[in-house]
Amino acid sequence: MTARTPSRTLGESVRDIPEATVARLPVYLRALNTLAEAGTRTCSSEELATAAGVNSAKLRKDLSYLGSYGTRGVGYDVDYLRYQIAREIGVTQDWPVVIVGIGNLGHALANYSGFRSRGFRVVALLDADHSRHGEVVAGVDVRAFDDLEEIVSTHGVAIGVIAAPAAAAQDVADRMVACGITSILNFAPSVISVPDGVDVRKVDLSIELQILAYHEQRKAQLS
Amino acid sequence: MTARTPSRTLGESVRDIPEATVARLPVYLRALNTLAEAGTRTCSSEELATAAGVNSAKLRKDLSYLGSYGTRGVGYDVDYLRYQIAREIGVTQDWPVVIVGIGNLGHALANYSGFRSRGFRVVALLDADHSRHGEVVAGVDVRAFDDLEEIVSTHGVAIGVIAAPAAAAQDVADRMVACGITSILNFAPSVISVPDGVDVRKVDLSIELQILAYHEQRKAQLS
DNA sequence: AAGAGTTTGTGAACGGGGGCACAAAACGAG
DNA sequence: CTCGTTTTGTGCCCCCGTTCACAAACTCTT
Repeated sequence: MTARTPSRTLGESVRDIPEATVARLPVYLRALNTLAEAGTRTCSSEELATAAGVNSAKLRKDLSYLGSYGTRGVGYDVDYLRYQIAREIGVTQDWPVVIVGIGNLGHALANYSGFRSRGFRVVALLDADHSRHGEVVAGVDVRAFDDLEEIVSTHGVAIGVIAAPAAAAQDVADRMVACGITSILNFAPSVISVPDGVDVRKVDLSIELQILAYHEQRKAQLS
Repeated sequence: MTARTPSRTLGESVRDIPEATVARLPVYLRALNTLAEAGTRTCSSEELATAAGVNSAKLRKDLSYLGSYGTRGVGYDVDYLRYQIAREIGVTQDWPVVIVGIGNLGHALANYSGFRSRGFRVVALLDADHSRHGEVVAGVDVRAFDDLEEIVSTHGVAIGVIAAPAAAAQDVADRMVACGITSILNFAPSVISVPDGVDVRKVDLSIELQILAYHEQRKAQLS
């Protein structure tokens, strides 16, 4: 669902992990965290797979892309594997993030505790609406959209979140890219285009519901 | 990403559309709406594909699963195609929806205009917190979680949205299923298990960011 | 030390989806 | 009516991802 594959230029010494696997690693990480909190020291691929809601063969193959971190006949060491996955997807570091658009969704995102606990730190909330500047939401300063460049360079921001209306999304994205942001999470219901080398992921709430509606309708037709 | 393929029992007279195509139909629909608003009466697969951010061959193949709604040498009639897609995914009907969990996310969802405009009507916001019952958020009554069954049967709700904390998610899902809900959109960061015949889709905000972080980290490693 | 029992890691087969490229169909000009 | 132009619908091939099934590796018991 990522807009483009990262334009690998040269070198290519880095092991590359299939996109589908990358998307599941965070799920495994969460399952491992839950197991660790419950005091589990070791787990089999079967247990972890169940906790993550996937097939155990798939889990093992996924993990095998990272290396051989399990022990045959025994299973995986929860803490060790947890660390390895976290390191691989980069959540051991600190990722400064800016959110643009302080509507209901922007609010919800700023307040979302799941970000902070995974190494994402919201450094600013930007909005075009001047009347809200200076406000503090969830401990984060609301700033002018024009401050984007300064904020990005000051904090070394690489990831931007678009929670603005669809009409503004492309503009916001262009500005982000111009400031040096190279990864964008887009919640606006519109297609945005970006140059090569910039990753875009899109989350569309109403599309998810429409997909459910399609299947729901089919279920109804069968009877 | 849907948890299970709908357990087709017998009959099977209904054309079945690949899952990947179903996920893109709402995107096409939105692009068509935009074109219609701009006064466009007809469009080629190339134009529509660009607007939707996909390859034109893929677009044509996707549309061909619905039937032959285009005219060779001319293109597609915007209004006609719009209606056909809307009918196929079921957004010409009215879909009553309940949202459970009235935190920041529940608020944002209740206020989201994109639902209403696509045939989804939020009939109730449920929360375990008694102090909030009777409140009205975005024109929707906040009710007790125990009212779920009554609300579902009164309004004929088939789709439920979970915006509750992870710890409560499985419980909420079980109750939903018990009340007859057969499609669930889960925003809680946890794996929920449901019986066959119930569709679950999952949206996890922090997972999307983690996937971006992985690619961001790799970009950094190349230099 | 050897055999029975577990569990990982992976080769191989399979299925779905993406994209190219072309035939079929419609339209317009002359 | 015929020819050239445009654009759809789709057959074909390829690649990615999923799953099965098994050999390799480790533990434990006797």
